[in-house]
Amino acid sequence: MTAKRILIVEDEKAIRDMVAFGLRRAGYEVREAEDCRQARARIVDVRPDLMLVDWMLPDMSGLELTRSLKRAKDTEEIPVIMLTARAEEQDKVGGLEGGADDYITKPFSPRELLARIQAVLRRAAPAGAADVVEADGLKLDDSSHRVSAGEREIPLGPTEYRLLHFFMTHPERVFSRGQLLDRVWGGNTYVEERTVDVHIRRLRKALEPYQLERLVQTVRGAGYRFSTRDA
Amino acid sequence: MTAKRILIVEDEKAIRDMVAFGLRRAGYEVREAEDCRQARARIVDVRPDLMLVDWMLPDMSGLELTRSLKRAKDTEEIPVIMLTARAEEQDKVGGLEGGADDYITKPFSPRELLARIQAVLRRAAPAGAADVVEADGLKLDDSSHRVSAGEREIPLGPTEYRLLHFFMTHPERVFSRGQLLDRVWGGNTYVEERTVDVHIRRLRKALEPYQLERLVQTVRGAGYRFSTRDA
DNA sequence: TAGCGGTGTCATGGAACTGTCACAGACGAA
DNA sequence: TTCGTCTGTGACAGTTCCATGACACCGCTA
Repeated sequence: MTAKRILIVEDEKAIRDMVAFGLRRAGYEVREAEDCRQARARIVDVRPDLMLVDWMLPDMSGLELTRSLKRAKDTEEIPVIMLTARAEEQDKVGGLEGGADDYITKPFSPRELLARIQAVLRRAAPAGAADVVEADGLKLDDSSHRVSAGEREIPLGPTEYRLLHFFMTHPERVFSRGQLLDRVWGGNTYVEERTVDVHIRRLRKALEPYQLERLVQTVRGAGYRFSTRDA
Repeated sequence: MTAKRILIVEDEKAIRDMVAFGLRRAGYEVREAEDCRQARARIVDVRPDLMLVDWMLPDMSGLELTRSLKRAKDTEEIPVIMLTARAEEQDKVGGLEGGADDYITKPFSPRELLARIQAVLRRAAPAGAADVVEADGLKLDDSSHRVSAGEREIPLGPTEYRLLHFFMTHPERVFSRGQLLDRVWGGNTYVEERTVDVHIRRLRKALEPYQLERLVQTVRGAGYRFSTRDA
């Protein structure tokens, strides 16, 4: 449920910047690469959720890159959208045959790009992954976006919801404020660490009516932990 | 049952758009594919009730696609209507031999297409599977395309109808505006996400006289949900 | 050609949410 | 106990998000 990471592989800085700008605005985490060599290096540590690959690259065609990615076991799952200046039908086919999940022809509107990205990500999403997490009578159903204690629904703000969801899917583990900011807020947001405290407080407050606030525990000097065992 | 899903496999955007438009208007849920490769990918997650397949496709003839579908156990039940530009009798025969359930020659009128679709679906349907969804006194009969609360019929515009239908067949689940655009408007339309708000509003307004607008719920920061349980 | 239903976009206002701060309280080390 | 550090808590101002009404546009038809 964190922000999706997108890796752009495009040699023209102007286009890269424009696309990156639009995507960041839309809430994605964006990384950039100028050529296939850089792209390969980034893939390893960035682990993008989706890649935008230009057709024409200085060192190797984007098509080849895509093909090789789809061939490797650990990268075949990454959806790829090809960017191409050529409008010819055969190229489109080529892009898809190479394993790209979609293609888009320059010039394209930001809106169209976003729509395609959403479509591809949605398609790639593992449908029906365990959507319900439960702990000690507290139930979180991600598909309906509901949190409940027994029959009673617990209203939560967006951030508190994400926070609780993260905690419940990573129980019994301490996370520092920095880690929580990274994983719940998203990697490139700049927020005071103390802000986490406040949201923890708000989450606890929402859980109080059901005596469930004990599940959110403070580990002094280290951070916070979600645990059904008492502290 | 739910609204019938139709997958169009056609490389010419103009024709695809036209057909899709007509079908959506008629209340079908439409998905599109430009070639056989895409089509195969979509079949898996879309599970169409019927497919319209163009004769000529960039990567593989529609005939071959049809034949291979009919050969596979899990897709053989899907009825296929071939679209062909060639009027020759032999092609028609070829289409049917390949396993297509019907064929239609371009240019065709939307009405003719609809008639054939209905005919094929009727033939395929194990007669009597009532197309009715109901929730909390709100009834949607897809075969007659009517929505009612008790005895009173509720008038809805086409988009509101599709939206409600989608919601009622996917209750208790939150959909983002993007998802709704994708699944109710169709994957290839580019519309502002805020437009969804407006149609939600129109739908709610139509349901208001029956105090049913509470079924359409806002999940702040996430999207909308149809649910009989209160928010 | 004017009227009409249906659609998509925009501007606006208000409600909900967010991040920050200041201060109080709790805790641990000497 | 005492002090310094860390955490809990209430308040608040800025921002974001959503509901809503208005409006322009389109295709259709009388």
